Amino acid sequence: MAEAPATEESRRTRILRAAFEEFYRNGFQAGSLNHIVASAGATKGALFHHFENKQELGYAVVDEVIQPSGRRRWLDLLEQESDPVEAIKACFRRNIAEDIEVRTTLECGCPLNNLAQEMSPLDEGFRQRIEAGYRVWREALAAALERGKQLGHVREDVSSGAAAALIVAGQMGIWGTAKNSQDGELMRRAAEGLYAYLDSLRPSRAASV
Amino acid sequence: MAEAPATEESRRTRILRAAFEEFYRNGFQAGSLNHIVASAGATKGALFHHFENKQELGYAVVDEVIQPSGRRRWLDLLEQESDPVEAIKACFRRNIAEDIEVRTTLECGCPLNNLAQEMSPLDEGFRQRIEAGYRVWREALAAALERGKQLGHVREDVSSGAAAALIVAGQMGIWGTAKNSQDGELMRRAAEGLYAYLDSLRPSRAASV
DNA sequence: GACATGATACCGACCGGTCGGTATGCTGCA
DNA sequence: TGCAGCATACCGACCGGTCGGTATCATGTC
Repeated sequence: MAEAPATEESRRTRILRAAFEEFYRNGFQAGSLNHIVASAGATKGALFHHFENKQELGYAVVDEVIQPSGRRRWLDLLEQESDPVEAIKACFRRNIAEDIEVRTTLECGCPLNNLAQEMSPLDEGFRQRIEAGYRVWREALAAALERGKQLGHVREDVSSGAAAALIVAGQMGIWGTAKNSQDGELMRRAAEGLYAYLDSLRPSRAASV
Repeated sequence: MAEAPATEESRRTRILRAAFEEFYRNGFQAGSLNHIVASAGATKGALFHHFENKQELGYAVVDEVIQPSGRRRWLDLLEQESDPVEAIKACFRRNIAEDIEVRTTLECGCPLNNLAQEMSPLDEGFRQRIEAGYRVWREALAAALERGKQLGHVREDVSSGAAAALIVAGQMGIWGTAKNSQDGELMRRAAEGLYAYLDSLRPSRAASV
């Protein structure tokens, strides 16, 4: 009977969540392992027992915390809806409303993008993990747009690759804008621009079903 | 005889440029003042003589190095061209071609955005300085789009505020994508998406001059 | 059932090193 | 003579990471 008293989480999980919070707020390099173990109610020994070093802890945060959450926020809905334009707009609307309400994300931005911008030039392991996440997303978007073409929701002459790349870049930029401006209204305005773009992917009314 | 031997630059300027390089590559927090003085061929004494502390040095890098360069790259051309859609596309094309050729920017991203993402939640001075830069850019874009409406280059029902916000967010995201993927082709693809959006702002052909 | 064996989980003091920042002194020009 | 423009030496705090040691538990053997 050595497990945590009030919670059912394992020490490892508690450290992982604390590490996510620390890195999310302060960046990976500036994030302190001492702060992490303190806020997880653990010790250096426990941390280095479960993770080889700071780098591996960072990788685990990406793989086990950030990526799963990103999939839930951005991919699940995409596969349920038949009209991709509508699905993508709904995704953005829901996530923007959520992140404006829960101020944390508006202040601290997108966890995956934060790590991407900080670590990509410095650590190839981070870069590849993060890039894989974005690539999966782009491919899912492109596939959804292709399906949308067949169902008559999207114009045939749209380059689904370019559109997917812009949508992902748009998310990065919209959340980046919000983080820098700390202005939910500006965030919504940028999103409106994106919705206008998404609508422009639709067939002109005369030709629709 | 204490001045620099080969160059005409003042010590202050050399430190400033070295600081820009260091912060650009490693981020502000992880950037080391020791590295800066070493690569500037100066000393701690010189650094702290010209700048109060690390924070003020960072502010000076934003104000005196990054912002002027950004203005040259993104604003000057905007005011010379009458068709804003064409001017914006030309700007992106030129800067993308340049940054793919000079690999540094492709690897390290946009200096202003890097600092924005790292420091906005941590230091209000950084946040405000950077936000001011982006706001000026958004306002210039919106103004150019409004002028474009009067000249018949842009549809009347376009929200120039939303479009300007999306274009700036797009730049953040496109450069962010490039930095993470280190893939110039993907960068161009995302930009093509943006060009398609910009074209969609034009009046339909039938109504044009 | 009792006990030796060994793995796992964890502790916290401590390590070398780097950090941003400071105190002081020299040096050449006005 | 005074002061700007540096250089040098040094400080305490904090960093990621290591180390010796302990507590707990599963397992095989008798």
